[in-house]
Amino acid sequence: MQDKKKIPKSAVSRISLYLREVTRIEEDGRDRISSAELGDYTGLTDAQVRKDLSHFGQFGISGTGYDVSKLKTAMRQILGKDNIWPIVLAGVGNIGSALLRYPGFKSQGFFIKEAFDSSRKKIGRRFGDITVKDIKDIGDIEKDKSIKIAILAVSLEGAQQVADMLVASGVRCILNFAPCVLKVNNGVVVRNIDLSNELENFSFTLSQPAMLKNGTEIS
Amino acid sequence: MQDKKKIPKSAVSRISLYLREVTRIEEDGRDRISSAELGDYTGLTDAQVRKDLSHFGQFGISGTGYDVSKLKTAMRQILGKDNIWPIVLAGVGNIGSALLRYPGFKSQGFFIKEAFDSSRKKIGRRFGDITVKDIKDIGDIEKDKSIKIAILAVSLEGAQQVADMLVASGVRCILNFAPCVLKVNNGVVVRNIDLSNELENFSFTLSQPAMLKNGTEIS
DNA sequence: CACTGTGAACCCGTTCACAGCA
DNA sequence: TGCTGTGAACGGGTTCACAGTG
Repeated sequence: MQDKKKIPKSAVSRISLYLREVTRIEEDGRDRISSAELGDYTGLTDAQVRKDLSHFGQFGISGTGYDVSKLKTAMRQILGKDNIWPIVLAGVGNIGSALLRYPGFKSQGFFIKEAFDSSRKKIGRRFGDITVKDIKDIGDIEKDKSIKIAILAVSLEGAQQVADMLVASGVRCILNFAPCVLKVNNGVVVRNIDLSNELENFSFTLSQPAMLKNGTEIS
Repeated sequence: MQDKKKIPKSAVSRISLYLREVTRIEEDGRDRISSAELGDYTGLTDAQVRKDLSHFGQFGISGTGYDVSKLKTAMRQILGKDNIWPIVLAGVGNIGSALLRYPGFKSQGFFIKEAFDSSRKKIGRRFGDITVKDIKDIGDIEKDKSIKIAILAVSLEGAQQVADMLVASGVRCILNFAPCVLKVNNGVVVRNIDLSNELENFSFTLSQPAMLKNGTEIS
């Protein structure tokens, strides 16, 4: 199953969830887990779990379930978590600086390697072992071929322009916190984190009782 | 079309995008816009725009397009943006405090009315006009019936327990930054913002060339 | 016997295409 | 004529159900 058929992007997102649980399960010393149990932990059905995994290969043992450590290894490999992924951060405001201080991703194989801002006040400031540089020099990252991922946390006004610079410098994936739709070349992947948008989904739900069908949702 | 048929949740999310653009368009002094142009701004097709709007009513004029101010009014009403939505924040760490300082939502009709943390260091600290309270007292928000939305920015360990307290206190919608799947009663809506998950989607894309089909995606 | 892997059925959001209206 | 509103067709992700296997 490894090839040919395209994989739903939502399946990839769920693999992250499974990996998280499987990692925890392994730390608990367990060595086997069924699709049903993994489904319980992630709020999904057993069939969904099996179907998702089946896109990538056959990891289970009939009548027994999955070998925890084998499954973990496989999923880490699928998600590229055996590499370390350097990230460039553009924008060191409220959110940007929270991310710089956030210990969460380092443990997950991601780390912010460069940070840029346009404000005189921010440039030169240090966070741990990285120093904020002038956003005008963001093109310098082109020299560092390992940087393929950017976090864009600049203001709305600068977002598109900075995105263009990032893409021109070799960035392939952008996590965008600015409240706008970025226009990027084909082949560049953008994921948006739009807090107002999220909250507006809530205010809709609260304002329009029972217009929407399902309650909980993933990511 | 106002009733009976269920509305795709993704359509609601897109209404946010449309509203943003329409608001901008109005500020530019324009008074009409077509579905095609709105589609350009949001990276969607004209048909998608029309279909989304059609779920909520008929706002357009055949042969002419949409009246900008009427459309804006309608979409604001749909999303409940004529109300002001108080929010409770649980967890004033890196992300929580960034959100407390973030001016973005106030302008969007959302504001953090209460903030809680478990750390001695944080309790009592002031951010603007709100004071961080002890998370043990989070049940106090039950008295404030207007609080229906929570932002959960506590550590993984505390997340489920705090979520339970929030729900018990009347919260109906939770924006969850903790990297876990919350178990909540039916009727409570959770949206997850999981940064590691987002980045893992990138590392997958970069590791597994061409296994996924589409490039850019919304929210 | 329990649980996986998977074709087939189902469901639902998106896209199409065109009738209808200003 | 130009653009909306929408039923119908389409596509693809999810669910079902069961054959297959350790």
